Amino acid sequence: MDIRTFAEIVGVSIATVSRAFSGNGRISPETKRHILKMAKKKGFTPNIHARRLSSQESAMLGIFYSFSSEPIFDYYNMELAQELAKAALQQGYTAQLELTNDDDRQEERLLQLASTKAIDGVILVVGKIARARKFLPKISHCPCVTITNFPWPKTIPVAGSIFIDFQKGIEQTISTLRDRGHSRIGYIRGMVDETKHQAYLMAMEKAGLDLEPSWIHPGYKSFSDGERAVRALLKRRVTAILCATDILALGVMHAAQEDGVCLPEDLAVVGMDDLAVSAFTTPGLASIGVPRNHVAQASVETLTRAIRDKRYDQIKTTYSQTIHPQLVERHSLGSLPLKNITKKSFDTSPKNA
Amino acid sequence: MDIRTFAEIVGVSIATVSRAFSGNGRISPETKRHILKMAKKKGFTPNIHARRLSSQESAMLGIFYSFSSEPIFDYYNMELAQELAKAALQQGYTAQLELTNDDDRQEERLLQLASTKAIDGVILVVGKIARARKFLPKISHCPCVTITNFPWPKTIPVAGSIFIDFQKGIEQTISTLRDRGHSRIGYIRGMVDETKHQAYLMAMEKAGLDLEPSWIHPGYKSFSDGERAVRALLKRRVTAILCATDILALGVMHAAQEDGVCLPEDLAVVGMDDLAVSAFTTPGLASIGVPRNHVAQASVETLTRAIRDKRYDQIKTTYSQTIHPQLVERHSLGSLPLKNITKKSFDTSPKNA
DNA sequence: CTGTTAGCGCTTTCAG
DNA sequence: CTGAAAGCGCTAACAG
Repeated sequence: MDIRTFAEIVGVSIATVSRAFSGNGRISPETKRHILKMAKKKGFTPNIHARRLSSQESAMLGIFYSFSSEPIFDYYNMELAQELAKAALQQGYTAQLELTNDDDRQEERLLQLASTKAIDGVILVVGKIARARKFLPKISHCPCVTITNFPWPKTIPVAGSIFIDFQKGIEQTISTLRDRGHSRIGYIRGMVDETKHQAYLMAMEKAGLDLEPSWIHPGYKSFSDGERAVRALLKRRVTAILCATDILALGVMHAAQEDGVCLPEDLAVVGMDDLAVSAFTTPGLASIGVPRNHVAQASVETLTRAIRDKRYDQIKTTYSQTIHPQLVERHSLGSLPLKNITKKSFDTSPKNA
Repeated sequence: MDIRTFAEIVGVSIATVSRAFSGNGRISPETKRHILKMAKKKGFTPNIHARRLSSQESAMLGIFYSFSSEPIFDYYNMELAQELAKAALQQGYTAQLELTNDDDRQEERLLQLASTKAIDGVILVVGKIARARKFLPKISHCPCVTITNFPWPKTIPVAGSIFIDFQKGIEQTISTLRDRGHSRIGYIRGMVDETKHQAYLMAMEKAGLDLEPSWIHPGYKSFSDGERAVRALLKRRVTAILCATDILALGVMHAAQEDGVCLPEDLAVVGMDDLAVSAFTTPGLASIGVPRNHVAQASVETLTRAIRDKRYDQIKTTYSQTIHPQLVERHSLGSLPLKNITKKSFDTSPKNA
């Protein structure tokens, strides 16, 4: 059924029907109620394409990320996407999750959606910045908020950027580990973790801990490398390992326990992200936890504000926000301080200031 | 830029431009190439809404599921959704993931999308059938494929249905456990697992194993109930537990190990679904694994075929498909047969035929 | 093979 | 507060 025939049935003009549904323009509450009631009764639903074509708005937020080689690597993105979808819903928007395995295709798609107003705004979870730098200018008319693990460069204009800054969390983790008697704390790098890596180095220094280069394991992709990483680090007599992601940490725990290493007695493990599943591993995985709901809400709010601002033709500014994940303590971190090991370890670890 | 001005720039009619992009209608390869090239150069992209409004097609598949109370419970749906998105992509469609926390809203949304052709078809992951029965008739014009853990009732017409039938997998699991010396095999029910539950009962019987009602733990929702479930079952001297989902199994493993129960020596655990994370728990979680990529491909293929059929006005039939998940063996299942425990257990377990 | 034209179903001034 | 009418940008016959 189309608006015209429906309007005829109700006995009003199509304009009135339109107003009843869109909420724009003046309409008496009475007729509005009547129209809505009749619509339900007669089964009329405004055509979404016609509406979007005409209004140049879609009430959709595009959310873009790429598939990984294995689903397990997508856990973080999936959980985040879900939170984004929730947050969008709360703001009266629907999330258009655009998952791709092909970057070119994704770019093309983004361009199409953005330039035809199929989405009102876009949230980009960007790992490597190279591509973004290239195509963001092409959709400059479409508000965009980025979510990154590094500070967003001011040279690339966006409506907003959410920076997930692990530095404090990493410092907190390292000093916690130190306070519990650890001095040989290794780090397993992720795929794109320059910022985290730096934070680790700095945290070790701040904690007054020495550091051997061999305690840092280069970034790796698949779990099969997990065993190698742990073994390599254990050979270096590391007593704790910080991992750039929870997924890496899962791999580490798995491999370590297979080798008969007791967690957390022989080895403390800490991940990053705090996936939902991390609370239920054995032992529970301590993690520097990204508050995904906050990230999601911040992104969506920033984005919707940008959309409104734009609609009212206001000046374009960038709203930046930094979010500081904090250490979530769980069993993999080892027993609480000072009780069992601390005294002993203060003797054992010669490097403590 | 709109098609008219672009057509003018290129020096052809708008119809020709349309043909160049849509692939429909006759057009010389030469002009087509030229138009496409110019489009890229001038930055013209066909308006997606106008196109859909006019063609009454969207190349979108709606995928509907509801958020759970906690993200961990959504793992299965998220992984499946991702596979569905992949499969859709391969067929030239885009997935519109519609995640909701409110069933009414979801229904409304589905109605809107379906009735205005915002989606060409819909894939429904349906747990409880009650609601579906009510609103499916309302979108009878929109091809729909369902994914369920029970056989789809013929009384509710759909374009296709994928039935994930755990029966064989459950039988396989029970008999494997029996062959490894287990006779007291418990079961933890899920939220909606009538079919699985029946299969368990039947499998126990087929395996010639006795069964006490107390070995079956009623379905539960949150992990906090996990401890209770395991403890209750362990009190019944159960030596193996089958769980209706991997998530339940994770909870069981976590609680058991916290209580000092050794896995798999003291207790074998098997889940269902085979989440990506299950391969990386400690011990690795054996699971009756849903081949999500097959499920996804089957659903999407069935759906796209239905869409085509409908377009060509063919007769409507229901394509049903049954998928049989199989046991994926991992450490939580216990050591391989006959080597260590079998002999002993044949003596110990009096109930073996 | 290409151009013309009549819609697709709604929003939004602009009158009244 | 409501109605009339002019688009929104494209597709799909129908001519040529």
